[in-house]
Amino acid sequence: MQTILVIDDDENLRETIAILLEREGFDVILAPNGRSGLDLALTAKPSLVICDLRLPDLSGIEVCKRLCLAGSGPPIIVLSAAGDEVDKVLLLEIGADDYVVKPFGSRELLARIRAVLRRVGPEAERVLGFDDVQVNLERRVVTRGGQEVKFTPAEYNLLTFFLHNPDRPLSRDLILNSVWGYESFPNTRTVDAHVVRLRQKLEPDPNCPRHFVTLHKVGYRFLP
Amino acid sequence: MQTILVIDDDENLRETIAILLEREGFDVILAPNGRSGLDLALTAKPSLVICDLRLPDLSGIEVCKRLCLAGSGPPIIVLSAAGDEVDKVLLLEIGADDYVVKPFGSRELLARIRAVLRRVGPEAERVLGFDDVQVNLERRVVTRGGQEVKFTPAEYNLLTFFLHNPDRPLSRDLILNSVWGYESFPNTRTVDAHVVRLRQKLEPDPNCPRHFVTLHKVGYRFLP
DNA sequence: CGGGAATTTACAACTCTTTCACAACTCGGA
DNA sequence: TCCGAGTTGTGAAAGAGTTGTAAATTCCCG
Repeated sequence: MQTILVIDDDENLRETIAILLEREGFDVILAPNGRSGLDLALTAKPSLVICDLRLPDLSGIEVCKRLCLAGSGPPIIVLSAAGDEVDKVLLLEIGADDYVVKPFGSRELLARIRAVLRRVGPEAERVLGFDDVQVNLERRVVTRGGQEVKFTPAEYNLLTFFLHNPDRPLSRDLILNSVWGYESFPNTRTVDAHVVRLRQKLEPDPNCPRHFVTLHKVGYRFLP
Repeated sequence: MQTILVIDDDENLRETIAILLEREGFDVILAPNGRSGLDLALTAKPSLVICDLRLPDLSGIEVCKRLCLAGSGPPIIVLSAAGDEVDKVLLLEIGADDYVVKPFGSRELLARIRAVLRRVGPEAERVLGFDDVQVNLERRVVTRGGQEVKFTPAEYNLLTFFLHNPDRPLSRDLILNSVWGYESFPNTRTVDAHVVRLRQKLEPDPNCPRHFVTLHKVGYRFLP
C-alpha cells in the first residue's frame, strides 16, 4: 500500500486531493503547513509528497530542501498557483521531481503521480484483502478463494472504500460523500442496499456478517 | 548496421551531425521538420532518433509523444538550445531517453548515443500476440492463423496500445490521450467504434468478446 | 414488547455501450 | 488540381447492465 502525504494550507483542496487519491487506492495523510508536513514526511515515510509552494510557515522550497537533505527521501511533487513565477529549474534542482500548476485536473495530477512513482521504483503490488478475498487495485480485479468475483462500479468503489478504512465507524453520510461524491445525492438507504450486495458476494455467511458489520444508528464498520 | 534519424531545421547542424555519425559507421537519414521526421521515423525504422526541441512545425516534444504512443518506437535524444528553459522531467516523462544542450561537442553526442543504444540493448523481439493472432511491430503486420489481417492506422495504434497494456482497466479518456494524443479531441464514442472494429477482426466470436472486454462505466480491458 | 432502524427483494428508470450508416476528411494517383 | 478509394469521427437508435428506491419484512435496543 502506498502512502501519499499532501501538504497544503487550503483545507478544501487538501480534502479534494485526499478523496481523489483514496479512490485510487492510495493511503493519504494530510498536513496544513510546512512544519507538520516535514514531521509527517519523516515519521510516516510516505511513498510520495505533494506540497504546495506557498505555505504559511516554511515555503514549499524549504520543505523540498529539507526533505532532500535527509538523503533518499520520498519524491516530491510541487503545486504552484497560476500566478506564481515559478523557477522550474530551481525547483527540480533542489529535489522536486515534478510540479503541477493550479488549477489542475484530477487526471493530470494522477498521471504525474504515477509517472513519478514509476520513475522512482517498481510499483508495489497494490493488493488488499481479508480472509481468502483479494482485491488487486491495479487490475481492478477481486478474487475469492482464487475465483474472480464480478463487481459493478458502485459495488467496487464501496468495497475499496471499506478496505481503505478498516476498523473505523463509517456513517452513511460519510460513505455517500466519499464513494458517491458531493455532486450526487442518493438517499442513505442506497448504501444499505449496496452493503447487502457486498455481503452476499464476500461474506462467508451473508446472514451473519463478520466483515461488513452494522453499527446500529451509526453506520457500518469494516473488519479485515 | 544501425540507422540514426536526425531531425533539425538547421541544415548546417544536420549535415555536421550526419558527417560525424557516418564517420562512426552509422547509417544516417535526415529530416528538416517534425512532420517529415515523424514519417521517416515510422517508415524507415531507425535505431535511434535525434530531434531538435525547436522545430518549425511540430515541437520536439510533440514528436516524442507521437513516437512513444504505443510504447515501442525508437529511443530519442533531444537537442535543446542553451537558452531554452528545458523541462527535463517533462521531456523524460514523455519518452525522450536523453537530451543534449547545444552547443555540444562531437564526443559528447557520440557518448550519449552509445549510452542510449547500450541501454536500449539488443532489439527486443518485437512480436506480440494472443490466441492465433500475431502482431509484428517491426513490419507492422498482423496475422491471424497465419493469414494477414489488414488494419487501418487508427485501428493498428489502438491494437498495439492494448497489447502494451494487458490486463489493466483502461478508461476511454486514457485511451484517447494515449492513442490519439492530447491535441486531437474526438469524443469518447470514437473509442467504442474502433474497439468494435478490432473485435470484428480479431475476436473468435465478436458478439462475445474474450480479449477486448468491456468494463461497464469504466472502460475496456485487454486480456491476452 | 413497541417503535425505529436495518435488511431484503424486486423493479423501473436510467445510464452506458453497441451497432450502424454516413458524411467529412485524407491521401495518392491521374 | 481534381478525383476516387479508403479511413475515421459522429449521431441516433436499439440493447445491456446498473442502480436508486419503495415496500414488506426482520431485527435490535430500550
